Amino acid sequence: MNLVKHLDEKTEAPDHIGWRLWQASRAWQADFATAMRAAGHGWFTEARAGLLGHIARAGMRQSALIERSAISKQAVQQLLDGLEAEGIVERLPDPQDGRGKLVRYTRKGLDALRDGDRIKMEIERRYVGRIGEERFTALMGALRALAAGEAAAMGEDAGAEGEVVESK
Amino acid sequence: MNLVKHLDEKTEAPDHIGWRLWQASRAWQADFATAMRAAGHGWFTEARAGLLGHIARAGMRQSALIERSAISKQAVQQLLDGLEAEGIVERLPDPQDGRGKLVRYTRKGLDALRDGDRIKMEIERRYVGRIGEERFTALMGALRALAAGEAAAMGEDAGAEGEVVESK
DNA sequence: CTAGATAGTCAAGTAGCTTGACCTTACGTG
DNA sequence: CACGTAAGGTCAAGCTACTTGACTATCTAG
Repeated sequence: MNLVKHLDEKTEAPDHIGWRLWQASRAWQADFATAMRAAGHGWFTEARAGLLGHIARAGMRQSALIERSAISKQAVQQLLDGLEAEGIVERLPDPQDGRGKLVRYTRKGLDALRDGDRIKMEIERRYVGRIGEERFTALMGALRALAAGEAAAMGEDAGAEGEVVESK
Repeated sequence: MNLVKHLDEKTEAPDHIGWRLWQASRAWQADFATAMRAAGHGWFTEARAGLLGHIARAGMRQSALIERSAISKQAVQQLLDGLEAEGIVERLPDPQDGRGKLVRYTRKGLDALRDGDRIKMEIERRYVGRIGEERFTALMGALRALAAGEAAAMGEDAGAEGEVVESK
């Protein structure tokens, strides 16, 4: 309510790279989640989004999903339980392996993905409008370079147990 | 273990701004938390960091902290309980207001802040080394512009209840 | 054909929030 | 100056998103 007004206190606002990244990431996620819910996907949460980002459009083994998502298999399972209950994905026995299960999007899930893609593009357009095409491109470039550098640092790091590429 | 190796699967890696921001933010936080724990601050967690970022070096009213931190007063209280138990902050009655309490860093807390500042600078130096001074500056500039644009968009947004500047 | 690795499930516990109910203290108004 | 209401804080209970540990079923290598 009066939060903005109060910022004229000498506020020691943090301004380091970590805070800026966090702030921008939070803002993006809030935008995205809000738009998804507005688009009728009330089941959408951040944690679920994180998992969905790893599920290949064509479906995949649950074990492969666990490997990619960098959280415990039990956590993946619980999230999948929820998504299955919401009718976003379905789990089928893997014909190739009696132990395995295949995770696949339902019709409803694919619809949500489509909406998600649209919303991402809308947000991106808004960002470009806000800071300009050039700056936006520079931003993406710097973030990609940073990530690539991170991966490289990991790689050099003799015997570090490989870092999973976390996704959204 | 074999996670990196598996990435040669056709992986549909996401590459939109939201994902890049999230990834970079996560990486930074992991770096920071790891370094803090390595520096002997085992009590350090992300949530606590988020709150500490809002506590002025000189201490402040608990109610002011609640206002700035953009989470419920009960959540703030629980986090403070933890930080107090760890000896990072202390709570004193406010002499000006019988209802209020003052939150203040202890010696240990101030030491942790100092270490935190050092670590932030180290990470930043690493980032600059990774992508170059120029790109790093552009990154910071773009992130700041984005945040400023966000605030402005909020401001225009007739009567939107002011957005708190979340911190870390 | 059996030892052990792999795929998945079930159960219980933790961190970090939330909302709701409550008590105490301050303050503006009639 | 009393009193209704707002503000500051606490206590309790519940939820989400994880975690670790223990277990079952299936596959595969020797």
